[in-house]
Amino acid sequence: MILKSQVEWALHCCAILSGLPEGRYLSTKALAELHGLPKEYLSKALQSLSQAGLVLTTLGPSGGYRLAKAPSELTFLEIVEAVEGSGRTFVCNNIRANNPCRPQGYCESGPCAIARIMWEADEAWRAKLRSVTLADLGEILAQDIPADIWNGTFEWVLKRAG
Amino acid sequence: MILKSQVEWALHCCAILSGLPEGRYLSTKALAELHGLPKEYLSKALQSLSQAGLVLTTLGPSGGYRLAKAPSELTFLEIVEAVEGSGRTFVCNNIRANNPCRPQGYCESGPCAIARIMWEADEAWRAKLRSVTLADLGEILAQDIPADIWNGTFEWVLKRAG
DNA sequence: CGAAATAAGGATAACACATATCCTTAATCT
DNA sequence: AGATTAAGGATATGTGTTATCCTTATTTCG
Ligand code: SF4
Ligand code: SF4
Repeated sequence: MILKSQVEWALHCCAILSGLPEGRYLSTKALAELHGLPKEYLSKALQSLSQAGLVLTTLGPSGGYRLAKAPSELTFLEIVEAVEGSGRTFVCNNIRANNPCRPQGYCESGPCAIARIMWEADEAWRAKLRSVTLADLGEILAQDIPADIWNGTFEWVLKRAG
Repeated sequence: MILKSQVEWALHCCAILSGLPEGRYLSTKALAELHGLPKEYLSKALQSLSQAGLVLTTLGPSGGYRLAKAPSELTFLEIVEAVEGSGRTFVCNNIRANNPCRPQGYCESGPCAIARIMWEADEAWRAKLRSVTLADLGEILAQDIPADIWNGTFEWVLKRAG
């Protein structure tokens, strides 16, 4: 059970976009080049973010993407679910219904304990991702990344932002 | 990102095995029939449990599986990881290494903030599954399931247990 | 001892999904 | 008008899950 690589791509792109000045846009081409990713396929991930309403777009030269909200209002969970979907990791195929011992026509009432416990684990995963915003990420990255690389990347981005 | 259906199968089988009297074994055939599952494929899930040391086996007629530990010592996490593997859901492809702005030969020190946050979410999921044992499940099931079905299934199992 | 039953595991096919590329369309900017 | 861009349809390609079949070694029982 592995997340799509598009999740990693989307998180990285959002991290870059969160450093973009108000009103500027960054194109798929620039984001793909910065991360060394196939432009056409990365485009699908960005389209997912767009459909989820997390980013705004403009067309034409100087077009591209920018965040639709403040970084402090954008959680990891929103980004992950935009790309990966919001379904549960444990799907119940109701195999208890095949039990030959149960009376004919007996109908189970709701999910059993196994499913409920697995879903609680899913919810713990979601809760953690919901608790971290892009602003939180930015603070940690600013401490982790050497200043010269951080500034160099920022310059590189601004030179290409429309 | 969806767990294998074998995870559901393994959990159901362990729930049944936890009700088995000391020293008795239940065969793949019986477990497959009870849950309405393909015997040969369910066998692969049981083999995973066996390889992980969670169940013990014997060969020959009256052979089959029983738990290797007390239900109170067997956690959901062990069962899930036996079947699904213990890898992380977020795999880092180190795409930051493709950043054209970083100096030549610059070597990142360890995983970045994005990966660490995603892995913390994984750990929250694991922590929840680690906190629930088969004994806990048994208590909840005993309350959820009508007594006649519970007893009928138990009889059915004992009739087939070696 | 011989026959039946069982776990273990190798080989292989069918299927679903992730990954990747290509192309068209409509909108926007210069 | 021409260049650039997001959006999205169509279509391969690869990978992992699901499923079946068959062989082997071991155990039980008549
Ligand atoms: S997990 Fe629970 S609800 Fe799902 S099939 Fe098993 S018994 Fe039914
Ligand atoms: S998640 Fe972090 S460690 Fe992984 S590729 Fe992205 S920057 Fe690198």
